[in-house]
Amino acid sequence: MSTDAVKGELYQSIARVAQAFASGNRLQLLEFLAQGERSVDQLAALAGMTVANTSQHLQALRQAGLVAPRKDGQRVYYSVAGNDVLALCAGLRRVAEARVAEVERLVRDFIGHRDDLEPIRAEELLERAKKGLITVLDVRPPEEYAAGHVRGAINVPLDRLEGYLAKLPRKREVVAYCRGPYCLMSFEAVLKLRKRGWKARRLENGFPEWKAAGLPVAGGGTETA
Amino acid sequence: MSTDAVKGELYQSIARVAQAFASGNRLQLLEFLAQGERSVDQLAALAGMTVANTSQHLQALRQAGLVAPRKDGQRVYYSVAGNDVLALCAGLRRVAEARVAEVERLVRDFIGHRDDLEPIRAEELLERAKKGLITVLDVRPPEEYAAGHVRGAINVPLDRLEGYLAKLPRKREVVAYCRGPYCLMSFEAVLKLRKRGWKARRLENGFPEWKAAGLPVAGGGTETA
DNA sequence: CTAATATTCAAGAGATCAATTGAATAATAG
DNA sequence: CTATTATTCAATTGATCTCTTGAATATTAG
Repeated sequence: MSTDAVKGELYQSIARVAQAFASGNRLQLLEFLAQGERSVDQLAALAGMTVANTSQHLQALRQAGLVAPRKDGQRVYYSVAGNDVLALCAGLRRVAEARVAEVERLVRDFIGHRDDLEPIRAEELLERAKKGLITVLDVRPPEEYAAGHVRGAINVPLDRLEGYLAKLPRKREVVAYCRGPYCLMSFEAVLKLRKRGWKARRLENGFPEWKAAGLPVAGGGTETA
Repeated sequence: MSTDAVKGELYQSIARVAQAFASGNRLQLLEFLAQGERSVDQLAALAGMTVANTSQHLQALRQAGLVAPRKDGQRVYYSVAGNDVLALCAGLRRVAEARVAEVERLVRDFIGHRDDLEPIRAEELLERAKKGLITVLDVRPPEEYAAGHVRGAINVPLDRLEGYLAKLPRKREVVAYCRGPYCLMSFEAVLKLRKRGWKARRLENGFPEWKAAGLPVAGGGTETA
């Protein structure tokens, strides 16, 4: 076969991976999976899709090597194939926000001005956490925390924040994070904390992006550097 | 509008960007553009496509914000919209190679064992170049070198390598790079140099990946850090 | 074994995409 | 102004994608 023909095939095969990302529904599924493994019907319920349709989309993601199934009893649990996939998701979102005016507008409509609550960058959080200057709160549901979280973070789901305040040191600054840049839970947490007098900020992104960047993670069976 | 509906629209808009990557032909066009701006008919000739088809694909890329046109006389020159786009291309390729067996096989068929010529990583090259330990050769055509190159690299197109050998210091190690991971020119250059007694290696990726990583670039009008 | 549950498979309608063809537009050369 | 060149537009055909529907398969509970 000619060199050009092989190259053409190669690009076409790569394009098939891009194709797997080219559906809003599949991107949503990936976002849910980024919090930890999920069964097909869990995902269907979360995404508001039929089970059959969800299954088909998962097949598409699986064929592109983006997710992997694990069978347990009569259930099949899917999970993201690796950190490279999460990183690619994050990159795609970044390009879309930077290059497509409509995406930028939708994001602004959805979460208002993202910078209002002084987001802190991952590296900065890591550094200040090491020095013991901040308390890191994971405001997601316990199952998601259990499946993996920022090392050193305390799980205080949003609906239990009120009750936790007594235990929360007043002197140290609090940083809250949640599922990702389009999740509003950390916004709410920060607002609540500030109203009660704490110095509080948000992590700029959520747990999946932290993990994708190779930063220290705990839980979910695997403890990483 | 409900929160879920906005989120759905948001993901759909992001998916449209992914869709722009989901064509072998468009990926090839992006690779050519990664070397510098090109007119529509240049691209059509390079990719072996009709002009009309090339134009249409470029429209698709433009609508996704991935490339930008510049009109000059009766010609329209397209270029990649930014480094984030190059980085996303590289990320897509990395995931495809790592996750899809067929891609891995095609790459192996195409360039043999990529590690045979001891590729050097970008960071390492930068460090050793700073210390003056290596000579960096850009073996691409002069136009592409002119449009942008690794800072400090000398342009010696493959077909002029023979004639340049007299000027090439024998003591210092040589590192050659070209268009990207699927370009064979740097392989040929290294083989030729080794045959003549030089210590020579390849940069693991090409110029676009170097630029995408934000490493120092010269030429193309803009000198960057 | 039978019933219930979770998932996948298969077929079909409607939408979207890719490549071709031929024409339309825009800029330049003579 | 006319001819030429580069690019885009528009219409068409065949292919691919998405979602729905209903059935098939596999696993567990009783």
